[in-house]
Formats: sequence, C-alpha cells, structure tokens
Amino acid sequence: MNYWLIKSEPDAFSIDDMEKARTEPWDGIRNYQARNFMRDGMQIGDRVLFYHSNTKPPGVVGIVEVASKAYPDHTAWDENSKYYDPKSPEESPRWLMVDFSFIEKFDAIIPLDTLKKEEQLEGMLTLRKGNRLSITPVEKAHFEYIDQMRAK
DNA sequence: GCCAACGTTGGC
DNA sequence: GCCAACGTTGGC
Repeated sequence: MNYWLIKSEPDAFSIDDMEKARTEPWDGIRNYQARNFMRDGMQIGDRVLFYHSNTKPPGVVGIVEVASKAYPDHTAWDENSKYYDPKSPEESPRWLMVDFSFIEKFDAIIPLDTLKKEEQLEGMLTLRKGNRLSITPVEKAHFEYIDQMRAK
C-alpha cells in the first residue's frame, strides 16, 4: 500500500464535493511527474490525503482512496474540454487519470502552517517551498502522523 | 494582487 | 542540447 496527497482548489472541487460524489474521476492532470505517480505508483486501496490549495487557509481536509488503476484521460481528446490536448490523441493517450473514492472528512482542517511546525513531518514533499505538484507521494509515517493529528 | 518557484516551449 | 521566454501554481 502506498500513500499520497492530492491538491484541489475548493472553489473548483472541495472535500464536500468529494463527499457528495462518493467516487470522482480525477481528470485534467497535465503534469508528467503526477501522471507517472498515477501510472507507476498508485494501486487500488491506496490512502490519499485530500488537500485544499489556493484558499485560506490551505491544508489537509480529509482522506480519500484510490478506486481505480490509471486509465486514459478522455478529456484530452475532447475539443470542448478545457483539458483538451491535441498531442494526446485517442490512439496514443499521453495523459492518464484515476478515480478517487471518499473516505472521510476531518472535523477541522489541518492547516499548512500547523503541518510545517511538526518536526515529525520534516521533509514531506508538500511542505517544501515551491512545490507545485498536484499529486505527491507521502511517507507512511507522515500519513499516519497526520491521521492522528486530526484526532486531537 | 504580488511574486517566487518551477515546468514547458521553441529558437538557435 | 542549451537557455530565454513564457505560463501556471499557490502561498502570502
């Protein structure tokens, strides 16, 4: 089992939207590193921290899980989609997506600045300055530490 | 709204 | 293959 963190702007798709949807196809990822994580690292059942970005405050708001293997992101070949990419035709898809399923919403957000203060989370990719990846792997110990922070 | 960080593109 | 220009992300 692997652990991950995914970012979402709550204005676009929040943890509440995730709870309503139950399962959501995570389309629109247009970054090679993120794609490779989905393709090479993600397995069904992996646990995923759900993070709200570009909001006040940013932070971890819940947990979802990987609900499918990586499969072609069909929005890339839809001319009317904002994710349309002519370099990713149906015959040779460049972009992939997975489905995520809702697991739980935290009672309260764990803000980014709180996470940054935790020594046990030192080195966590998401906390590094300038990190813009929308999907990052998370160490098991870090995942479990954040999971228990919420209980406080 | 600003701007640092970073990825991508394209000219050479 | 280098690197400047440009676009995007995302914290502040």
